[in-house]
Amino acid sequence: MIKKNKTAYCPVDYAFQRIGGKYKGRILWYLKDGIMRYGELKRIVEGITPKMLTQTVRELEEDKLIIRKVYKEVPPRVEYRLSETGKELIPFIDQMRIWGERQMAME
Amino acid sequence: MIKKNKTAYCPVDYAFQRIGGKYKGRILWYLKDGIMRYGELKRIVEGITPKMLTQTVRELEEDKLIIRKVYKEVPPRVEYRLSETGKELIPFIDQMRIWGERQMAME
DNA sequence: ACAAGTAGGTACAATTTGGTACCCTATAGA
DNA sequence: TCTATAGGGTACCAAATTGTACCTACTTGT
Repeated sequence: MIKKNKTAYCPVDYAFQRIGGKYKGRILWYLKDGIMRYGELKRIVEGITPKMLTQTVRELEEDKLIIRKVYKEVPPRVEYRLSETGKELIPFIDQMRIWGERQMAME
Repeated sequence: MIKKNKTAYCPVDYAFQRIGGKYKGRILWYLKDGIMRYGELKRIVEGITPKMLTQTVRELEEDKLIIRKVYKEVPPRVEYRLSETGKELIPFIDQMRIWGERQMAME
């Protein structure tokens, strides 16, 4: 991910810092329909390694875009869902998806 | 910039690959109102070095998000503007900006 | 004569990001 | 007993990205 500049003066910069990174957009997108467990995300986000998934969801949690809920069970269960702030991003990501689809079709 | 994966199966991924990177969002945003010259961009995109500006605009040009026009004059003159494809991204970036502003205000 | 404004280019170094391999706990099932 | 599954952690390494410093050519202004 792009290094967080705590004094980002530009809101465009600020926003891109929070959803930049190789997997963040996809993770947010896949969470749009509700709650997902760690293993589900790992299966659906193609190519992601456990390390990167953990790292990425932790960053999203720190930025308060998702909520991470740990159940103290064995075997462990951890659920992820969008926060209210995170949900606000979904329409934009949807626009990006539509744009991306059109571009991909044009190639 | 995130490495381009030519076989990006996911349109969300595809889109983020094209506007990821430390300065791309801001450059596109600053070009929304029309044509800008290299030097103008350098002044307005705070913190960017000449090398990164050149590199970034070339990548945006390759991805057909901006159009680069060189005038064979001395001193040199190079103008940048959004392509039609690039213009389509502006509403999205604008929403990101609004979201970013709100978040920044909440901190 | 010399600096500044143009729009860069290049080599190298530093930083950031991502990947590999291996480790953990505890339980259910064969 | 051995394996699989859950959701990770950690050390080390490789790759990608960004930054630093210095260079180019040509013209106008002082």
